[in-house]
This record gives sequence, C-alpha cells and structure tokens, in this order.
Amino acid sequence: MPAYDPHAIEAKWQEYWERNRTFCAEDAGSKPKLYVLDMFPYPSGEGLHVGHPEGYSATDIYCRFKRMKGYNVLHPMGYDAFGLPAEQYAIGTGTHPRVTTEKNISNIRRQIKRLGFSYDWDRELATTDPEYVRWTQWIFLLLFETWYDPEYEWMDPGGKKRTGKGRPIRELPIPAAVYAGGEEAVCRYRDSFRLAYQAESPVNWCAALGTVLADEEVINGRSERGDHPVERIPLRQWMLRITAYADRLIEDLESLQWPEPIKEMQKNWVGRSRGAEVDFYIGIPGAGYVKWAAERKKAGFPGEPGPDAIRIYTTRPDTLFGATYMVLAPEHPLVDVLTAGNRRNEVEEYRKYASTVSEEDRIAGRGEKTGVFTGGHAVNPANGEKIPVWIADYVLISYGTGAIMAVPGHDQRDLEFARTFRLPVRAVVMPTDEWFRRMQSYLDRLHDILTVEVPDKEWPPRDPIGPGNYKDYVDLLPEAFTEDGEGTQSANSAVSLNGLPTPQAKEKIAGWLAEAGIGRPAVKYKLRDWLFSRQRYWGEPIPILHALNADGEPDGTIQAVGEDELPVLLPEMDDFKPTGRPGGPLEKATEWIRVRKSGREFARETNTMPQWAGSCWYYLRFCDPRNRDRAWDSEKEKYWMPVDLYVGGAEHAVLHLLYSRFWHKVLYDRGHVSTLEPFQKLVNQGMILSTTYRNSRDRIVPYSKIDFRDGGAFHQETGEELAGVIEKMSKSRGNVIPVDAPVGQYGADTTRLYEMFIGPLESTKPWSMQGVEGIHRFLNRSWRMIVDESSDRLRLNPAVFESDAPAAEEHLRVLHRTIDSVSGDLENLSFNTAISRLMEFVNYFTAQEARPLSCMEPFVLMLSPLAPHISEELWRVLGHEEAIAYAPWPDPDPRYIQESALQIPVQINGRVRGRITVPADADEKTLERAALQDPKVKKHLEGHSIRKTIVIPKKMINIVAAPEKN
RNA sequence: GCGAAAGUGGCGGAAUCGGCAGACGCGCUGGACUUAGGAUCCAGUCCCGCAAGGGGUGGGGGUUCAACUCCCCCCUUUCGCACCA
Repeated sequence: MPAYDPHAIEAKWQEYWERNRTFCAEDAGSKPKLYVLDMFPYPSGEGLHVGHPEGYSATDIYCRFKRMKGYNVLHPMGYDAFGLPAEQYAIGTGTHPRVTTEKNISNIRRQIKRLGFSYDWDRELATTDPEYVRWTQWIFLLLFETWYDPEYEWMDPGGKKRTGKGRPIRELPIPAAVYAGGEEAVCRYRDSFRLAYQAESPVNWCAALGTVLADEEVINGRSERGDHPVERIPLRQWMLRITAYADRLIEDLESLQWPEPIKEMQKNWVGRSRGAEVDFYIGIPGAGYVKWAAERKKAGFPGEPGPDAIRIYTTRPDTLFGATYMVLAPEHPLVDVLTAGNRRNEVEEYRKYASTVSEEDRIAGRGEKTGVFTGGHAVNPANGEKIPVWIADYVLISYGTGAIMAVPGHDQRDLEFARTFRLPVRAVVMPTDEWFRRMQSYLDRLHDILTVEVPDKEWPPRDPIGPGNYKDYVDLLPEAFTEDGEGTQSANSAVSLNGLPTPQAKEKIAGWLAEAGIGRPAVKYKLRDWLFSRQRYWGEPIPILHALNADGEPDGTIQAVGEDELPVLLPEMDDFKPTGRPGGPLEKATEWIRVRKSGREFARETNTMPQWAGSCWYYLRFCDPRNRDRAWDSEKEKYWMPVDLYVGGAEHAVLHLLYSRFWHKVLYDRGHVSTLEPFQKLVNQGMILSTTYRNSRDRIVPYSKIDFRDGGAFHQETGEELAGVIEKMSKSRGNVIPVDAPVGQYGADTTRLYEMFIGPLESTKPWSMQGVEGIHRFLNRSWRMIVDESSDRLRLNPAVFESDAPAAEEHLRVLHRTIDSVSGDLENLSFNTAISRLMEFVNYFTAQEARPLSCMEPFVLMLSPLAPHISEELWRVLGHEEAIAYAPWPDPDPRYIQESALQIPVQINGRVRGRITVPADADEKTLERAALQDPKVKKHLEGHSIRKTIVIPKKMINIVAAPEKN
C-alpha cells in the first residue's frame, strides 16, 4: 500500500493503542505529572458535529507533546449523561432514559475513538453510573452536614491567613435559648445553617414541561427548551448556600491562569457590593419616633429591625439626606403593615400585577416606572422628615433587604420614578464640573428644540447650570448625578457631610449611623443561593428522608440517608409523563418512596439534582475512578490535582465553573481535597461556524439537497446557485456538519489537523470543506516525502538516505528552526502556526533530491502529536519497532538556529530601500558602513543629507534623511 | 443601557518585545505531465501603475527615527449582563 490510506492506517493504530493500553496513566512515578481535562460532553442523540472535537484535538495534541517531553499525563474522558433531553424523549416515546442515554453514549464513544484521541479509556465514566451517583450523593450529604462559620480563622496552603470556613454541623454552637427548646428546636436550628437546606421560594414553574426551571433555563419568560410559558409559584426547594462562599469565589480567582474576561464574568456574577444597612422608623415624626431613636442610640443597631422599622440597603449612605421617599418590593412582608385602609385595594391590585407579569414584559417595560403609594410613612433618620412609602416592581425582593431609600437626586431609577409620580427631588451631592458641562450641552440643545413651561421656574435656565443653581434644577435635569462629588444640603445637629468628597462622606455618615444605632456597614451580593431541586426523573435522587407522622404526612423533620445505604437509585418506571403537579414524576413511585427505618416511617425526597451536579466533581473521580470504598483516594488526589489545563466552551464560563469551584471549596474545607481551586489554567475554545445556504427566496436549503461543484453550491433539483452565510451550526439552519463527514472522507488525522489549522484555538472560525482539502494534501505530501509511492511495498522514498555523515548545514538549519518554533507553538497551544512551520518544512524538503534520514525522523516526531496515526506509520517506515507515542521530543540545536550571516533591511525615512547581508555579530558601525555602501541606498540618498541613523543590530537600519537645500 | 473582546488581501489567518505587513493554507491565473483531471508538479497572485514609483492593517487624530502593535476620539461586529439600590 504505497499511497497514503488514512482509513487503513487509522484503524490499525487505534487498535494497537487500545490493545497495548498505550495511554493509560500510572497514579505515581518519577516523571512530573500533568492533568489535562476536556469539558466532557452531554451524549445527545445527534452525536458530535465538527465543533465538538476542536477542544479535544487541542488537548490531545498537548498531551501527546507533553508525553514525549517526559510527563506522566492524565487525560480522561466521560459523559455528562443525566439531563432533560433523554427524559423528554422518554415522555414522548416511553423509551427509558437509560436506554436512550446508553445508546447515545456508545455512538459518541465511537465518534471520539475514531478520532484517535489519547484518552485513558480505563478511566471512562458516565455521571449516570450507579457507582458515580453514589459519590455525587455522598457530596450532597457532605454539604448537608456542613455549615459555614464566617469567623473561623485558618491558614491556606499558600500560608495566607483566611477567615471563614465550612465546618461539620455538629460543631455548630447551639445558643442556650435554642437548646432549651428541645431536640426539635435544635434540629431546626441546625437545618437553618446547613449548606444544603430547604426553603420555600418562588420558582419558575413550567406546566408544559411539568418541571421547575432554573433562572438560566428561562429566556424572556419562556422555557429555553421547547419555548413554553413559565410562571412563578412558591415551592419547597433544596438550596445550596453558595453565597457563603461568595468572597472566596472572588478572591481565589486571582491565583488562576484563566482568561481575564471569564474572571470578570465570574466577578460580575457574584456581584459583590459594599454599602450600609439603615433602619427607617415606620410612622411620622413625633413622640413615637423620638422614643424609638433614643432607644436605638442606647441599644445600638439590632440584628433584626423589629416591627417598627424598615431596613434598607444602600451603596450610597452618603445620600441619606436626599432620601425623599422609600420603595418596598411588592412582595415585602411589611407592605401589609404599612398599607393604609383606603389604599388596600390599589396595593393588592398592584401586588397581583407584579406577581403575574412575565419577566418578558418586565424587561420590555423597563424604564417606565410603575408603583403605588401604600399610604404609609417613615421617618428619614438624617433629617427627621416624614417620607412616603411606595411599592414598585423596580425594587427586587431577592436583592439586599427588598427595600430601598429613594434618592431621586442621585439615582437614575429613583429619578424616573419620582418624575412619574411627582415626588420631591433633592440635591445632596454637588456634581463635578465635567458633569455640569455635559448637562449644559444638553440644555443648549434644549434651547434650540423646545421650551417647556415649568411653573415658578425658568426652564431651561438662563444662567449656565452649575453649583449656584444646581439645587433648583435637580428635578428637571435629564440625568441624576450618580458619581462621586461633594456633600451638600446634608447636615443635622449631629453630623455634616457638606463639602466632603463622597468617599469621606460615606465614612463619616457610617460613623454617625453606628453611633445612632440606626445603621451599619454591609456587603451584598447579586449571587443567589443555588436552587438545587429539579422535579424530574432523570437525575440523581436527593438522598434525604422525610419523617412521617401517624397520619402518613411529613412532620417536617428530615434525615440523611445513611452513607452505607448509598446510592439511592432511581425507581424503575415506565411512565415518565409530568404529573401536572410541581412534585415531579418520582411522586408516582409510591413503593419506592416508602421507607421503614428503626421502626419509623419515612418518605423519600422526590426531587432530583440538576445536571450540574454530576459535572461539578467529575475531575476528582477521574483521579481514582474505580474506587469502590471512597469517592477518591487522598494520595491519588494529591498526586494529580489540580487540573493543569481545562479546555471547553465559553458557554460554561459562569455556571459550571462557579458551581464546581464552590463544591471544591467545601470539599477543601472538609478535608477531602488538597487544593483551593480545581482548575489551574482554563482555555475556552472558539466556536466553529458553518455555512448556511439559502435560495433566492431566502429559504434555507439543507446540505442534503445541495451539489457542491465548480467552487459553488447549487440546488440539486432547481440547479439554482445558492448564497452562503457564515453562521453558528444549528439543526434549524440545516448547516450542522457531523464529525463523521470529514472523518469518513479524509480520516481522523486530516480532520483534527484541519480543526487546528483554521485559526487560533480561542477564536470563532468558519469550517470550510475546501480548507480540509489543503490539509489533506499536506499529509499526502508528508507521506510522499518519506514513502516510495511507486513501489507496491511500504518502503522508504529513494530520496531519503541514511548516512553517518552529518546532514548539509542548510538542511540542519531548516530542521532545527522548525523544531524550535514548533516546540514553542505547541507549548503555547498555537497549533495553527505549528502546522504552518511543518508545511514549510515539507515544502522545503520535497524540493530536495536528497533527504537525510536524520532530518525526516525529527519531522515525524514533530508531526506525531498533531497527526498521530500517519506518524506512527511513518515511524515504522523509518525502521522503528516501538510506538512513537513515548519517543522523546527532538531538541533544537542552538548552533543551527542562529544564522552566521543575516540579511538586514535598510530603511530610508521608514521605507525599505535596500538590503545588506552582514555577519550576525556585526556591530553598529559595521552595519552603518555597509548600509551606506549599498548601491540602492546610495541612489536614494542622492541629493539628501543624513540627519540621523538608527541601527538596531540583527534587526534593521533606518536612515533619516532630508533633501539638501540648494 | 452597562461590561468585555475583536476589526489585516477574494477567503481562513501570520507578524512572540514598537523594527521588512500579508508567513502558511484556500481560492484564482498561467504552464508541465496526461486519454482525462476534482491527482501531481512548476510559476504567479495586497491595491494603483507599462515602469519608475506611489498607496495600504475599520475611520480620524497623536506619540516615535520607526505603529497592525502604544495613546485619544469615532464607527462596525461578536459575546456576556440586564432596574442588583
């Protein structure tokens, strides 16, 4: 078989690697370890398209390269196999999700294996394996048995002092008062501190899917899958207290080699802000208020605001004097207390509106502020003024305290609200000059366009807007001043912020608030606790038992399933249809639910875990995937962790990576892992796009109906030439390229090489079938460079010769420069340029009549991480018996990288006018002299005088010249 | 609206530190071999120009002997977030 036959070669070597367990990693050894991980796939029914193996190709090349460089490499693969699609399919067809999942896994395994990746297949796992589920549930119970102690001090592995750690629940101090309440009170107290806890919370209920959806699964008020309507209903849910770890999730990002944008996204998602909590007395100024204020001053700021105060959160406590009204979220518990009798109807109506209006309409209506007055009042503690309390949907119950002080002068949303409802606006921060200038330019335009009648005021003002008249026009300006400025109109008998720059004003008011017992510094997060319950069948059951009373009803106490009773496996069912109730399909498994334990009756938890659960810790199980006694062995974990390189799509930038990091930190706190962070270096591969073809009426034409010929695309039936647009691959666009297509046509080596050649790993890039041809030609050329194609035996090309004499100097220079740049490129994951360098090598040597074997061998070594099958075959042709996979990587010889003579460009006024050939070590004087003697340079300098000469040795010479004046 | 990233030939892209813009590949043009070419090989291919030469990295300005690269303003595209007090 003289011609390059990828299919025969690839099947042969894949079989060889598998038989010899070539890529199975040892859990110890003298070599340095390297753990390289791909984000494992969800085994969908469609299988893999050409986008999937992009990241896998990159990591595989890197692993193979590093093995040759002497590393002990762990490179595993598995399947994230729970999830809604299989369940949806089961609902439609009655096929058990396990059956669908297993079928899909074997298809995807086939596709992955066909690409010849060097995975350690002995470690293959699926999140649905009972042995895996067991340990996922074990981690859940660990969360259940852990509370977060924000005061606990400890030393991190870097020797840094840290505060706040997850601790065993039995170490939670129980206050005497709780203890006195008996065993049940203690239980409830503990339950309220656990990292896994139950809460009644509003959830996105999708009746059509029969399940509750996470916020990220709801898009514009409709389900991400299936586009069904979603409404918000309250339901008992399992939650994970990720918010306890908010600070550590931000802090530890610093130590990671992750793309900056991803770190930024995680920070924004956590959304830490610093401000103050302030209590506002409910009522009107008078004796009651005076008494309340006096008590507060004496007792200090309480943990709970009590029945006669509204607690708000603000990042701008310095604007307290400008709070002219308050707004509560419609769901706020104090709304009932505050609402005056004559306002009740209106308030109830608004609350109803706020609960039913879809997220979609809320977004669409943003900017137009709605709300109603409750009829109730509060007292601004800074100036003792009576201010009205409103409710509005622009205040969210789930953030901060669900209530705000409204400072319309210095908050854009409050200003819009105040305008809509004609509430007073007060200036309490003097803006910067720059801001005044911007407002003035707006006002100047306003003069030209229209003049609005404003009672008692000249509008627009005749005098320029500035510190003198700002307070008179603060309510009419288009924008609130929200930046840092200087305090104004902000003083009472005890404190004055006037003239203070914002940061100092914040500090000063904080001191006063503390002293007066009405406020304290506070930190809030956008991050919410993680809603961990799913009302689905195809997920890990939550291993919790609910105790039943004599009537068979849950009595509210819960128990963890014993560790020795794990895993709790799903009951066999044949009807997966939603029950129509939020409880989920497991409610139908009545026998499975009933548990008798030490003489008591229990009901199993029927909620299952979200798909994230399994993917949160698979990287740990890969360290020790067959361990039946523990989730992983500590020694193995210590040896392999952390993951040195993690490659996957940017779509997991926030959730998967944040959830994994959270679990990892809990595992660290409880002593089960040795590193603070799981993933040391992260790389996001870019998306691979495809071409969508449309006919003249803009209708999509699927690939199955297209003839590709003459460099164009033509409709098979009509013959019409079709226009192509580069777009994301999707089923609906009919432009998905299954990975089997290029692999079937050209083979795995060509496919993976092309994926890497299109462009940098991180960029979005379009797939092109013609581009694949180019790579295929390159592999053919490489083959022919070494193999004699005219023979019908597999033997060396006659141009390749073996000799004891060293190869020609030029050959060695080409070789060693290639080694040098390819080594660097592979280290940096710059596969596209590495391939280019190898192409240059082949272009050079195929033109050589005599090709030294000593140059061909290192070439094949360099090609082998990128195109492993053809390289193994060529390695045999070159006379080697051992597999190339662990052959040592060639070293570049510096003697052949440094040129003895260089061609250096000579510029005149920045344009290249000539080139000189000089010894590499020529000094500046020599270079300058040589440059001035170059005939072309001479010609250009005629009639010019030299002003200056810049000589950069080894790089270039620039002569600055000007025409001579006659 | 806020935040981030990116704009280089007909196309994908290269230029590691401010030092020869367009490596490598696709496509295209011409040629060789050939019964044939959608195989292979050779030559050419940023734009204008016969040439000399000139112009050129989204647009405008700036710093520098020298700018794809650094700074300022603007435009476009992609991604993320979405009333977070």
